[in-house]
Amino acid sequence: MSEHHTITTGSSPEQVGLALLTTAHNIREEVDRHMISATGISLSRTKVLQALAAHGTVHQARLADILGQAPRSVTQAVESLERLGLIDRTGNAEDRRRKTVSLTTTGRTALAAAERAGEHVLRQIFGSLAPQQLTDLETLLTLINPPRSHTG
Amino acid sequence: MSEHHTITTGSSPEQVGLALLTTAHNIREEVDRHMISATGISLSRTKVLQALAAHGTVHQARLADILGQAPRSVTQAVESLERLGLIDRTGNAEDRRRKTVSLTTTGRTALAAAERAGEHVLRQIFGSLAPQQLTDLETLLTLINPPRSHTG
DNA sequence: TCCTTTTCATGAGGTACCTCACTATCTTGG
DNA sequence: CCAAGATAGTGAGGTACCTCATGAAAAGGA
Repeated sequence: MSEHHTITTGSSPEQVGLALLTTAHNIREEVDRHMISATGISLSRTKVLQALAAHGTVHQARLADILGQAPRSVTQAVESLERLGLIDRTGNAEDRRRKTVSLTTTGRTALAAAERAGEHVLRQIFGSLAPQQLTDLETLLTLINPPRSHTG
Repeated sequence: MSEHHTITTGSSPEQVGLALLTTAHNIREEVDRHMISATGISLSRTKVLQALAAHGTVHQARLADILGQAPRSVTQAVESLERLGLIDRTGNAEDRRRKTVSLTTTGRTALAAAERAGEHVLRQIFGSLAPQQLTDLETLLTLINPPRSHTG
């Protein structure tokens, strides 16, 4: 490995790729753990609540589209959140196939708490990066993950 | 957004953190999909095979330690890989609580194929980055993910 | 209008992880 | 030697996703 010109035989795309997956997995676990211990709500469920906060009252198929998940998965998520009293689910008079989902007041409060918990962890982890490093990382991520606008 | 000094109000640690999680999730899905369609083996299972390739014959608790997973999860993984004929599992005479696990020849071949498939995808994704960008990304990842040497 | 197609939610069952409880076995301090 | 105590694997059951099949309702086309 000569190191005088062109440099860097040190990290193959494969190695860096796997490192990214591992690091992200560890971070996700940490965020999830903290959110659950602080509020009882996981990152996954928080994302559902966020979608509802952002899009208002929607039916499940729409929610599946927003979340990029299978309709079946949304049914399950919505069931669990309903059991917790964080969302309301009612039939739809105009289209009786649909079920209309919306945040409850409790849900809105829980969402705020969960977001705070998650953001706290992310600030702890990413706060060590300088502003320039943050934007560098963001740029690299967009290069890797072409922001595929959702199919619809 | 003034851009003359100190720059960057554009990306908070939270935003970049979430972007990282999302991107990694998408990449993982893509790698997994390709590995499964090419070889029938998922990334998860491939990691088990890799651990066995790297550490030779071990018992399950050791494998759990290597993989950083719960012993229960390793039991399941090992069961499925045994059903596929990719690993052997035998009792241990010295310690009859233990079950000794090792790669079969088929397993070794399957591992090579799966690794090839996975690496192909990662090269496609990360190949667009310049060498300098790759090392930058790697550096940023190590800043974020303190390389916690496994507890043992 | 009736008939096919599409859409919406969900049952059934699968993957990959987890925890907790339990048995079998090994190790060690009296 | 033998009763704790630690360790190895697994049953039971949970979370968060998935696919595929199904029933109910809406939308369109002839």
